[in-house]
Amino acid sequence: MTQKSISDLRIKILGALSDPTRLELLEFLAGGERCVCEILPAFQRSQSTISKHLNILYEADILERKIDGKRTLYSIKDPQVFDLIRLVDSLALKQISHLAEAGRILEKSLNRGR
Amino acid sequence: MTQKSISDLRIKILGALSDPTRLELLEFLAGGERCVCEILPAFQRSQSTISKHLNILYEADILERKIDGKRTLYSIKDPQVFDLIRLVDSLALKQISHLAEAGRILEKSLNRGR
DNA sequence: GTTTATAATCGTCTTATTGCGATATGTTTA
DNA sequence: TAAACATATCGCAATAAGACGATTATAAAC
Repeated sequence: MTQKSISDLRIKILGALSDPTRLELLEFLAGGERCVCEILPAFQRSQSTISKHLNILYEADILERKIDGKRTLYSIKDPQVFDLIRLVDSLALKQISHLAEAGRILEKSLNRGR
Repeated sequence: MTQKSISDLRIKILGALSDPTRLELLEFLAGGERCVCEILPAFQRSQSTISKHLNILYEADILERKIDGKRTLYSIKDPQVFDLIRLVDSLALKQISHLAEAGRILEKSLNRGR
């Protein structure tokens, strides 16, 4: 049963991270705890959309939520999530550099041909 | 433009990983290169479904594909993807252990109450 | 206590994802 | 060249995800 939950949690975490708006939210919150009223102006999305995205990150235990009067403050729960994102970037960068390398090789062979 | 592609790639990679069947496929392929005919019997999914999942992982540059006669061989392109998965597990485990801890505390206070 | 501010939730629409059977493609074997 | 095999792709149904405006809930200010 724990076996099942951990695999569910993995999917929940990965699913929460596989959306561009949510990754931007995390980057924004890398600067520290922010209330929704500070987050909203930084994003070109409706209030309801941002609220839903924040909740998805919260449900995945990636964000922490603290209610302060009429505000709600969100913050990164575990900064290790940035290690994860950096690892993804590292994988993505390798792909791009392979492409770039392939591009250079192709270009070279084209130049040789003319 | 590279800025845009890298963020697209991140999402593509994370999206490819956020599916239980595909994570299982990766774990299966951790044992090394396998042809589809070896993969199929290990999964309770139709051939077309597995083929599509494999293609999603391939498109995300997570798997490598090699055609060998009438077989197609798939393998892990970059084992760093397992570091990524292990990091996700680490985050998920922390959540579960927090829950377990909360459970113990709750249990204790219940026992004290009777 | 009525108004204002902040954020969550609801209902709906649109689009994407997953899964499957059926079909197509390409390769080997007979 | 036909039959058998291995895999990819197509087309469709069911479900999930994303976006948004409207509504609701709660706290603060007046």
